[in-house]
Amino acid sequence: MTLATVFQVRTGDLRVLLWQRAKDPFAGAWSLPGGYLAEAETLEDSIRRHLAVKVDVRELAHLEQLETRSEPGRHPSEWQLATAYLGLVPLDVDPAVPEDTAWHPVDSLPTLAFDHAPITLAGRERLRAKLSYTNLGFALAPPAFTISELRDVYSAALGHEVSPTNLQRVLLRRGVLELTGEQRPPGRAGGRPAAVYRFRSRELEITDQFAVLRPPA
Amino acid sequence: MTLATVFQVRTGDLRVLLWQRAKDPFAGAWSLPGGYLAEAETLEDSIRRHLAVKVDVRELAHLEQLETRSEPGRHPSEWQLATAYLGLVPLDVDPAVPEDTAWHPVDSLPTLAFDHAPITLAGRERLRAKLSYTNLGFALAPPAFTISELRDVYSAALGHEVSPTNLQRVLLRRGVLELTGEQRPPGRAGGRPAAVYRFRSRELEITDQFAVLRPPA
DNA sequence: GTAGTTTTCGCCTGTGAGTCTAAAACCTGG
DNA sequence: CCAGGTTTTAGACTCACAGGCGAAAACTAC
Repeated sequence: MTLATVFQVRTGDLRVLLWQRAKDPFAGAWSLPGGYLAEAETLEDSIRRHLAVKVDVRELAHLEQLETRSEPGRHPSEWQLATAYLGLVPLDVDPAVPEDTAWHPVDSLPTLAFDHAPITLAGRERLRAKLSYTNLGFALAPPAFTISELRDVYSAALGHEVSPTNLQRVLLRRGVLELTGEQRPPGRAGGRPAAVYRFRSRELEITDQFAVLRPPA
Repeated sequence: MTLATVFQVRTGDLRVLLWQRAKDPFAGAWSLPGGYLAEAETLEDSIRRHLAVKVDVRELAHLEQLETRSEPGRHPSEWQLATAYLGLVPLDVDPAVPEDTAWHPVDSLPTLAFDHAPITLAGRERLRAKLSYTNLGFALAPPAFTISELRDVYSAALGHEVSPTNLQRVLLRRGVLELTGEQRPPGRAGGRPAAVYRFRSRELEITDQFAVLRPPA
């Protein structure tokens, strides 16, 4: 079967899409969205199909495979394989979700069914790591944003403060951001108007920077 | 089913363990070792079991999951899932392999069956990346070695020259290496005797160094 | 106009990678 | 035993980038 940890930054913290099980096993418990694989179906097609029931799949800005779990004890009665995916939804969209589905803050998870808790944490770890050495922020950020807004997205996703002033210049220096030319008018309290940026690319790109043992120049 | 890309540095280059198929499909073609999953078996148990036919599994210094492939076209007649693993064998051992099995230089691969060529390259990429930001070298290097010997291992695995002098000091500074106290006598041509090092840990450790957006101090 | 707020820019520092050169330690041949 | 060759080790230097501090810019409210 396929599962997905779908993350979004909402109201200032990183949340994961969970779904409350109706039937046993683990009736009433929260779990990751997903379901069984159909015949001759790609894993990615499968998770997209199951996710479509919960969220508008067009809102997924990124989807990648995480890992496949196979421990016999992960399901109380049957033995089943589960391939987990990592999905990301940008800040600016609010996809409609069914009654039994909700965005849970990943820092205060309820008890999850099966082995979904470690899978969720693995998804979070993958996200945090890739935020550091790729341009993956594009999948969490809105299409255009000020540096302050982007800073909020990053600190929510990374789980720690991100220096307001210069830290995002990392992204500028790496060339992952570019100016749109627009400006955001200041709020009621005043302040200098903020420049509006966007990600130069919405495809995943890896900073060569993290390859520490480089070929000679 | 499960597959594995098992790498070893032999005679100066990075090689992958391949196996020549006896039966159709792809009879005679080279392919990755692996096989079908047994009932209630862990994926890792499965690949270990299938590898045991080809190499002495105790020689595997590292084994981790790579990815699961599911494209319907990857097998000409059936539709099957394949979970690929990355395995590493240290330089100092020479496990006995059957007649139909050989170590192929990964830079000049023959035509491989199924989608085994991209899987092999994915394994190599994972290996190269992790050599940069983890201590994964322990799984390719012998238990004790001089810096020169380690340099040869790294340049073979990374596919480019590694600066003889100082580059390995990266590993010292990071604390992944430690002195054994022994010395290696010089060869016939003379030269200063080399200090013998070992990896401080033979468990996978990640350099925090690569997390670029760090929490404030 | 003055005070307060927010963003942006420039400068400084520290760290670690990469390179170069010299010194150390050893062998061989005369 | 000394001179020249060889390999390893250590130190010095440069460079790039992350991180932090503070000042300047640009605006609102009173």
